[in-house]
Amino acid sequence: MSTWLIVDANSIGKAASQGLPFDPSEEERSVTAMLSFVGSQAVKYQATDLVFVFTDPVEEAYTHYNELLLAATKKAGIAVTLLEKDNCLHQLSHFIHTESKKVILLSNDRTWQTLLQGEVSLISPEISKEEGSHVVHLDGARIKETLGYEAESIPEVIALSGILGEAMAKSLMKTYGSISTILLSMEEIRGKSPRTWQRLLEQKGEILAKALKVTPEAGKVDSGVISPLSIDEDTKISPEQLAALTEGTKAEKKLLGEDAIYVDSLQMFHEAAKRFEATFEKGTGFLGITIETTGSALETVCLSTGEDTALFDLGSKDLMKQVKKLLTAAVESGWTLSFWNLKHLLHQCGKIAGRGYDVLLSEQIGDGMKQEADGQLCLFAMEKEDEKENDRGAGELLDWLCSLEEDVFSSEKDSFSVTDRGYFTGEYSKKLSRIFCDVSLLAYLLMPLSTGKDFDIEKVAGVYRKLELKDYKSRFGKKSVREVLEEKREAYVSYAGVRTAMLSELPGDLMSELKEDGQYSLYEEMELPLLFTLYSMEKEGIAMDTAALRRYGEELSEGILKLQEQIYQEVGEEFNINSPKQLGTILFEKLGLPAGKKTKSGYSTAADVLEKLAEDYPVVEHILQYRTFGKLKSTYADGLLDCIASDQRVHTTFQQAVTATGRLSSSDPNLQNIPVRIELGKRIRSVFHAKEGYVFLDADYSQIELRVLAHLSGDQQLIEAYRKDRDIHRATAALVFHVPFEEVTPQQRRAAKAVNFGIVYGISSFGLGQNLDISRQQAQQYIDDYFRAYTRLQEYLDELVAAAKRDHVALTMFGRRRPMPELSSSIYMQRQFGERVAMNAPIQGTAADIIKIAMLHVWQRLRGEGLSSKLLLQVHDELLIETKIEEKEQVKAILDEEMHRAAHLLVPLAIDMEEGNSWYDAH
DNA sequence: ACGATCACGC
DNA sequence: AGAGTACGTGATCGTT
Repeated sequence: MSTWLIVDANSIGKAASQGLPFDPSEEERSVTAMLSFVGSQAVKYQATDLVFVFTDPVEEAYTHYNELLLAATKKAGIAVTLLEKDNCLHQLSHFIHTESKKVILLSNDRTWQTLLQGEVSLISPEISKEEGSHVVHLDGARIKETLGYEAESIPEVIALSGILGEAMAKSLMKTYGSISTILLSMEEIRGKSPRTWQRLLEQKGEILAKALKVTPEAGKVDSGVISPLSIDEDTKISPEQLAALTEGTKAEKKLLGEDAIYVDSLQMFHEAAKRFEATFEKGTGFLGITIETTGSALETVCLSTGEDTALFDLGSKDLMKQVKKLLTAAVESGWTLSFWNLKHLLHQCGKIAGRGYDVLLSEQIGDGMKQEADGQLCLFAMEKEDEKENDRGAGELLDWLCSLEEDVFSSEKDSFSVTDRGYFTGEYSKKLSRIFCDVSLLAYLLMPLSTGKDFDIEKVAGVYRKLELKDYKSRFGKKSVREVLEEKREAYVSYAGVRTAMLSELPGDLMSELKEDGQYSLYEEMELPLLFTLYSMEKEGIAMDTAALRRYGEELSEGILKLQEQIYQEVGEEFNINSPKQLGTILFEKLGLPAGKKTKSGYSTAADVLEKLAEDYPVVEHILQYRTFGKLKSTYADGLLDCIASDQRVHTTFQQAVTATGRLSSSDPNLQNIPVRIELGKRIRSVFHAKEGYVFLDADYSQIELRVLAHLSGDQQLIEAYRKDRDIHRATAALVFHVPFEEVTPQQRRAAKAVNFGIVYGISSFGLGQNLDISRQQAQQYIDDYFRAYTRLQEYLDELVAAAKRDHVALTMFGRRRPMPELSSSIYMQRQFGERVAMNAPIQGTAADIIKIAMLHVWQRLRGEGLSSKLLLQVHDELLIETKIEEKEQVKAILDEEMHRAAHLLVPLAIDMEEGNSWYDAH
């Protein structure tokens, strides 16, 4: 029996909006990716015939996508069928019944599940948090086993899902088997879940009607006419067509290490080296490098030019020396070294070579108090005196990498300049990018929305090379690298080979994409050099007064204990105040306080709810205080103590490829959210202090986002206000409330400030209402008044939305792109959200770009002018520098100059600078 | 291990 | 019709 693969072109088009690899904003590439995916499924299930089904009318948002798909399928010679949307299921069902073929359906449309039966199965590409994008296969012959209910129940599950949500619908159906049984068991359900019971009761009729509507028979009933699906008998896919569709899978095979070799002896190395050297001589290209480390040592280095791949076991220092020689030869022949995350690698090498702060950290907590410090790392830290044994060349590699960067820098120390566009150029960045390539940064600029698991080599290769590569977890599960190296060396060679080959192959693709996007200089002149700046900031760290932090923590503990006892007394029983659930029960049931908002799982005990109750109920005030104390103690006092390395400094990690707008983020610890508003919290900042002979200089941009907005929009009112250096919130209030500048009340200023804030962060009228504790309507009124005052602003923001809708992307002043899939969503909320993002991303992103430029320039000049002052932190609009006292005036001038000239706007970039011995004093 | 809730910064 | 409302990091609780 021949096997047919029937593709639901419409729902696959729609899948684009759900974050599947078929991105509607990248339509042409998506179509290719989709076809390749279909091809791979056709091969997998040995489908002999392939039909694309388009239902008519085509949904508006995907018209273009579907047109491209239609054109592409026709070009590939694949059968295409147009069905009427209403009786599409019926037609397909009829076809399946009469032709008695083995059928595989490829669709994301749940209603297609109703076609499932013995010889019919369904494939859906899906996306989930746990598994990323993956493929779900429902075998028609094994419905009951897979889903827990019969195929006949599927329409009912779909109908129920619309009312109760998918999870509940499925669980009910598993228990009861059908809607009628469910309706007969209402009392039982009432006991288990009153909410479900109520919904069922209210919407009984609708559920039944819906269930009927999604059955394949529905088409027949509605149209009255049976138009059987007519498919050309001659739809066989030729091997050529299939090959064309599955190019991706073949390419993977080539990469899968057939040519990769594993080198475990010096002699073999020499053979491999000869082959590499021969490749180098062919000219320029990229050399992918992955380095595997296990706790205490550098284990393997995998190199790949795309043509040639080899894995080196770094069992000896000699081999490392040879690898270094090979890499040097590559660089000298004009090859670029490409890594996935270079900054991370630098830190890793430093750690293993005993020169990184990670080692200092593990030394201090050597007893394994922190889970990260596994036995190996601690062992190493304790034995670090004996470098010969443990350091299998990591130090050498680190030195070499750093020296490459240092060479580039020092040979050009006077050449950096500020161009008209306002950011860093000069030979430094060009030479840097000639030697180093960081693929994660390239990928981030192209896909700033990708996060976590979507954002690794395998996934990027999936998008840009249409390869379905297995990542570490799916190959080796939870096994550690060390275990894998011991037990499955061969498999590891192929894994490392594929990854490394992708590192050498991807840069070309990604760079040309970036060039088309106009983002290449952003990469070359901003993100890539910044990597080194961030590396040095992280490595430098910031000094902590450990004793003072401990005292602070103890002080908080006392406060917490007092408050706790007081609360227990006031409430009359002991409970866990940290548990929102228990707290809710105590406050709103036991004490009978008026409940405000609700959350999914009960009463909300959020601060804004409690604050309203605090006036009338002293205990609530104490709970709020308890929360404040608890937060400060656990996150800041205790949290920071855990992060202090034995050099008495904390070394944060700046994430450069996380946010959608281009901002940085900070973690382990997060130093971008150290308290500042409340005095008690702000005191933590006195623990961050400058080392002996140094002081802190802290400079922050004043309202950089609003200034950017003034510039980009060209709004005269806003520009004037900034040129005259007026209090912007007061000026806004004066305009919005039609009162003289001098007569603005504090409340009016507060409201104006909140609206300004809202514009900058892209919040909704709902959010503004929350902030100001006013109604959504009142908030909307403020926004309307605001735009009446700043008319040009409104126009500009409208233009931004229109442009984003047109281009499916929002741009910053420097060309950073933020894709805008939300604007094509069929969900109203999502589109609303998209509109706010379209207005916000260019503003916040431009501000982020500007401070990155400033950081680069400041850092370059500190190094270039031979100063020992160091850039330590960036907090979105603030830079913190540890300055040698003798250098203070010079550094002040540098900060002032470089922050001002980072961008040329129609309004001045104002900076507030302070100095002090601690962050508390300097801010 | 993971989601939900809460809280901190910008 | 009805949803659920800047982002990012981290702590804690309570369930799996």
